[in-house]
Amino acid sequence: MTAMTGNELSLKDTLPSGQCFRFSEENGVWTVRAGVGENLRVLRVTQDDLSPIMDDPFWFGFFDMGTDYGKLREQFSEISPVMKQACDYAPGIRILNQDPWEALCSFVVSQNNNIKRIMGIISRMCGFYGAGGFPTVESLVDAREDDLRKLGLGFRAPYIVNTARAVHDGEIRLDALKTLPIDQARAMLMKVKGIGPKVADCALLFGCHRLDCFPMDVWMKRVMATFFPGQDKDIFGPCAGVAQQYLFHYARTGGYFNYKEK
DNA sequence: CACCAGGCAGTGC
DNA sequence: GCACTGCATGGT
Repeated sequence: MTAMTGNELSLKDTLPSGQCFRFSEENGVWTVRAGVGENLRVLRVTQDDLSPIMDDPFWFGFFDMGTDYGKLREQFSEISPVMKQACDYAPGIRILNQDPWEALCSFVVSQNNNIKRIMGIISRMCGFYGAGGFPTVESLVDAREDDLRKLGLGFRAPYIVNTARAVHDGEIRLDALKTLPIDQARAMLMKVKGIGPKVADCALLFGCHRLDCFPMDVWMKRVMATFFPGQDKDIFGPCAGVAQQYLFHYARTGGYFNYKEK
């Protein structure tokens, strides 16, 4: 028997795969920030020694180490040769367990935007509103649109305020998003002006661990049209969101659709 | 200059 | 229901 469990974690394939926006890497040392306001946590870790993750329940859960991704990849690989290729391309990808508010707010920022720029905007928001931690709901409820535009949010500025108010006023109940039937959870989010189906699915997948959500952004539209014409997310089963992440990363960085970003 | 980015709301049909 | 357009901003 080999030591390979099939349940590995690749930092370089997971962190820059467009699900989280507060990390950096220098000389092989990854720094990850997670959590809202006072709940900020900072991780420093290298691929050679993952004990800071494995020994800390918070980061263990954050990287979803309790789920067997090897088994999921086996199932996905049965679907089609391309799906298997996407799994083999970056097997160490995992779906992160982020804070629901951080994920929701981050993906409101993400719309019609690119990952590098999203990271810059969120970093500036954390500095301006969060003193380093991710801005709390309260700090954004009364945010001035003006200030948000100066941070680079553009037309998304009012959307952020709308979202913060909806959470503050109880129209969006973050705890309920984890357990509501998925259609109801999506509907609860999409009542807000500025949250559509794609942002809702990302918030639910990356912030509420709703693995059945299958966000359809420009990359996934290319993937489906090219590799799975005439089909939909149902072919990937109840954990379609995980398949989506393998495909997204494969499409973006695998060289099929002239990748340009950094 | 044009076109794009982990989209969405508004409008017209 | 679907197709089309404007939108802030920065990069190619």
